[in-house]
Amino acid sequence: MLLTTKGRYAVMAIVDLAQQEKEKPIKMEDIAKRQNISANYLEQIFNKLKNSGIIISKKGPGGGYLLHRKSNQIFISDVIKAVEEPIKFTKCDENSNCNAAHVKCQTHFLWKGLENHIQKYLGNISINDICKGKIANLNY
Amino acid sequence: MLLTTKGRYAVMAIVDLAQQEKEKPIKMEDIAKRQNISANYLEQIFNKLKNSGIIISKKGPGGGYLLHRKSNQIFISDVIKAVEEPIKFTKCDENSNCNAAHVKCQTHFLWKGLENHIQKYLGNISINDICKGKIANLNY
DNA sequence: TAATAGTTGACTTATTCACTTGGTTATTAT
DNA sequence: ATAATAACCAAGTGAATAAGTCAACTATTA
Repeated sequence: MLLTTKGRYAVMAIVDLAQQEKEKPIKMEDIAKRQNISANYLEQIFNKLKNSGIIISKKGPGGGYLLHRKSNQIFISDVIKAVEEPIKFTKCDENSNCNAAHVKCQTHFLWKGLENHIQKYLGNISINDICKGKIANLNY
Repeated sequence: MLLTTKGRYAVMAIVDLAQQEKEKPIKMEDIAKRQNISANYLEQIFNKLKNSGIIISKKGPGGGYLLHRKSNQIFISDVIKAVEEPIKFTKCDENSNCNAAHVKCQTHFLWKGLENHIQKYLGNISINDICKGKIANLNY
């Protein structure tokens, strides 16, 4: 699957985080409240974001999360990649094949192309772009 | 969800259909066999494709399915749209809103933009393009 | 040392996917 | 007529995944 709530929540949370005061850590619970996301669920998401080096954490009172890079250096594709299972549009991957004839299906390259296309799109939009509302007027 | 087996099977089946003899109807069962898809499942898919006017059917012996338009007039987005549930990337649609503040989330336009982007991509590739292997070398 | 806030793993529930079952209806050939 | 063919239709099922919950632990600070 391409995009579940996990991916969407992750982007929402990172955008939220980027917009808070930069110096001091932000509590996950506050973000969850503002973005209307289950705090327990967001916990798991932040864990993955941390493992991917997108955010850093600080424990204890006054602790919370901080962006690890500047918001214009974090791209949507980074965030999605960190929390979603790898996109898999086809049965046939690099090694295996699709059908009884043991041949890659004719549509194989279509899906691969779509994958690349989406990747390219999301790799060009930064968290900062969202904060500044840059895409708001481009489409829709 | 954007793309399930339904969408992929639909495209595979239509490509298959496009490659068979144009004049006489093709049995769904044959397509299912060639493409290694459950015939019963493909039935449902063909039903939707028919309702969307992409294929036409003929009952009885010698019956089967035919493309309703020429293969270069059928685009991947048409096929996907016919069989998949509408893509829903956001909680907040045209009318409703996302969060407690009753405001569209900041990421709203990101997902809408992604939708448009995918739509545009798939709307530019025809079934005929697949048959001719046109995208094979473009990406990947 | 008590409160805070992140860390971790397991568990539950709801939904969706992918497929199956069991028929009915229309058309054609005999 | 009727038997065979192949599309048409509705409902149900099992497995997988998504989404969310719970409980216990660890590090940090006031």
